[in-house]
Amino acid sequence: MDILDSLNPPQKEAVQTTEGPVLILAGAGSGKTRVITVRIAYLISEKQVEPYNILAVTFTNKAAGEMRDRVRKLLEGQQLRSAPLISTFHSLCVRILRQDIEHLEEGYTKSFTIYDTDDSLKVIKACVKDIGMDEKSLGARQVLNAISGSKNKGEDVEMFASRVEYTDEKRAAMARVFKMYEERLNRANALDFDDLMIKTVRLLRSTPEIRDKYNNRFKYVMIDEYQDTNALQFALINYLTEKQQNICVVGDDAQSIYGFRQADIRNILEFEMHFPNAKVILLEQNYRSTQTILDVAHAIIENNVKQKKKKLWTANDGGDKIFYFQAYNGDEEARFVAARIEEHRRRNSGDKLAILYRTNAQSRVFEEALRRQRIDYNIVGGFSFYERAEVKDIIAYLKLALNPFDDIALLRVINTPARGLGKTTLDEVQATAKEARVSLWETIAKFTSIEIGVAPGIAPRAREALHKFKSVVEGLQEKTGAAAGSDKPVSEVVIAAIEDTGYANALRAENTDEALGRLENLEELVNAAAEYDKDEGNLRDFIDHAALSSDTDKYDRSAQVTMMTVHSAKGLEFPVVFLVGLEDGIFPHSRSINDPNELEEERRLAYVAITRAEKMLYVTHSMRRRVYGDEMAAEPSQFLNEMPLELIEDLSRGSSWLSFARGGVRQTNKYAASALRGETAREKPKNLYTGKTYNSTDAIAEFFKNKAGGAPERLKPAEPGPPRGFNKLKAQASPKSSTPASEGITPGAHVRHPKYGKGLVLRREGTGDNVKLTVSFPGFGQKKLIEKFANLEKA
DNA sequence: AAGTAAATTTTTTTT
DNA sequence: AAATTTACTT
Repeated sequence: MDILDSLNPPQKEAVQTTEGPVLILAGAGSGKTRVITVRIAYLISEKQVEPYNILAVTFTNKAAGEMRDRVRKLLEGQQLRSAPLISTFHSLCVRILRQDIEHLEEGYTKSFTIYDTDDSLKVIKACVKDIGMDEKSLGARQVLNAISGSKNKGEDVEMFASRVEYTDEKRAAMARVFKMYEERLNRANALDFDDLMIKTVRLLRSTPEIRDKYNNRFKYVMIDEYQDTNALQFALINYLTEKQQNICVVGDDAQSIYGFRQADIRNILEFEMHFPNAKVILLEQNYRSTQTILDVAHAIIENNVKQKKKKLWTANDGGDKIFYFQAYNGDEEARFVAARIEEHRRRNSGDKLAILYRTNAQSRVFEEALRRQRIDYNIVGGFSFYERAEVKDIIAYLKLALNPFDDIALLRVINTPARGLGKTTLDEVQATAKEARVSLWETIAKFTSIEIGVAPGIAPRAREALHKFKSVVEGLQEKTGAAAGSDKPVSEVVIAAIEDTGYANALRAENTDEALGRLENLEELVNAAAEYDKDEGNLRDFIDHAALSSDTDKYDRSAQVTMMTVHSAKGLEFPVVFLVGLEDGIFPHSRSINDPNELEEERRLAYVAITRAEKMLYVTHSMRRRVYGDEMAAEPSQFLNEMPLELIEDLSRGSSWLSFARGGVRQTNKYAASALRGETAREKPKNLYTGKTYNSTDAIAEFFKNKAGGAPERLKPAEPGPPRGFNKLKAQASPKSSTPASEGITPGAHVRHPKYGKGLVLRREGTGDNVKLTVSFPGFGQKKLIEKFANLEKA
């Protein structure tokens, strides 16, 4: 088989070891996707395995799509009776559950609805309200994180409750919400993302026949990015491969970056314990990057204690040094990147470039800069097509038609477009439904069946509106009923949901640019649906797709510039990579900085980012960064300091952090100079910028001190805004503000609060008795205080 | 009931 | 700074 010729010996071995458990430890850029895809092709062409019996599982739709493409290419020209199943964990579960969930006997039917994070949050909010907790002390997001975390560890409600019950009030409340949440979803015949995994595992565990069925179907199972699997996924894999034990997993412990989703690195580290006769194959030759890039990546990951020591090698050239740029602020950073991209394009038209950042929110500045330069770009993640309000509305109509118990979908569309069903009516319907413990849909049916005037609490006009809404959905149900049996084209049903509901007409009536844009999006939705008209796909598949594709997947490989988070970039490679925003608190993220384990994950994330680069790597950071609208001083990331400085070429103008770190201290760099206090560069260069010795509170103070010192930088209009710098004088001159306590309590000042202790003033707003202060108290976070009542003294 | 103004919150990372 | 939620007006 000629495709084998292109593989190196360990790769070839990985492909040819088809029977029994196999663990492939594949470093970054060592060709693991290649190995999996060739292995699939090999099983089919050489081992005469029925494609239908092959399952490959990935984490993202993007990875699954990529793999499908490559397998298709490898098998081009061959006549196959079936296709291998290449799918994400979640869509695999949906596939299984759509067939067999009724065997679970938990009350779910095949027409279950999938709740996305948004839907889940709405349910949780309602639950929190129901137990009479304040939304502020029990944030929905936080509760969902706790619930999801628990679920992914394989716990159920009882285990969660027993784990947390008596620890504290909040956790106990969470356990109650968890329970209610489960009940609500069950009543709505709805599953959240985690449930898809949970129910599948439970189904396989409880029913040997079903387990047997899938074991017989999936004779060869391959798992990509195995280091990212969690306890649930491990259980699923175990059940699926129980019989044949033909399981092949591919992963790299250095690239484990999904700890927040309860990924358990032990799954890969202890693979040989779980499968005692496992064969282990190491892929250590990197084909992607230059030696320099690998050296930098390696230098960083070496700082992790919990890491298997291993070193990738490459036959590639040493390559360029990596490029470094220190910007004054985020804007300058983006302009630098844009200018460099422009230069690359002029010189070497074919090269693909990527801008990688830690969080989605960072994309905006770069988008603007590229647009100004008229550089086309492609952005992955952030807002997906299926997340647009109008698209979600139409999908909600369809979901409701398919599963009328879906209260969340119902609430979303009951008054969209406006039908005169406002808060009063909805409150009444919801209260009645809650009382009777039935769905909103059933409650509406009850209200509308009672004669006019008799229905208590519902005005005749509202009754009429409810009735109308009910008929609209029923009309849709008729059409979807046919479509679910896959007779009627999916696009036709989608059109019905857009037209018959009055949605399109409402938009047309609006006749604004925005409304027209929405209509265009809906047209696009119809186009997407039309894809499902052709072959076996039905409406259900289409809706499932919309729910599961948060669309990191549809990135355009042909685009020359791609922007995305480091997480999204996993598995991809680019000749030129810009790793931006390398600042303390951003990368590593501030929420990971205090936990050694999380910090190690951030480091692995940095490793992933760096190893995306083939030929050139740029690392940039900015001395000032906008956070929640305010520009603050920012410090270089500790990861910069972990790079071998001699492999870095400084492109900053003037002196930079890098020139300081190398020992060439210049007094002109005030940040470098102030960071030097107490330590000398030569003795302990590694510890200078850990982000702890010179922490961000001090940095903020430093920043404001410089500003108050009279540097006339970028004055904001001197309107009623916060009195800073020169404006401070004006505020103090105003007659009312001269209470003794307020003397000198301006941004940058240290104060003492009777309850919170010492804090740093970040912001001052208003005048006279209405002076509001934003103060950061270590251990308590930022507080907004009215100066008059706060009882602050200078510290 | 619906639209607008004001206040409040938001930032990890993904299915 | 932007988006979402709440409060207020018509």
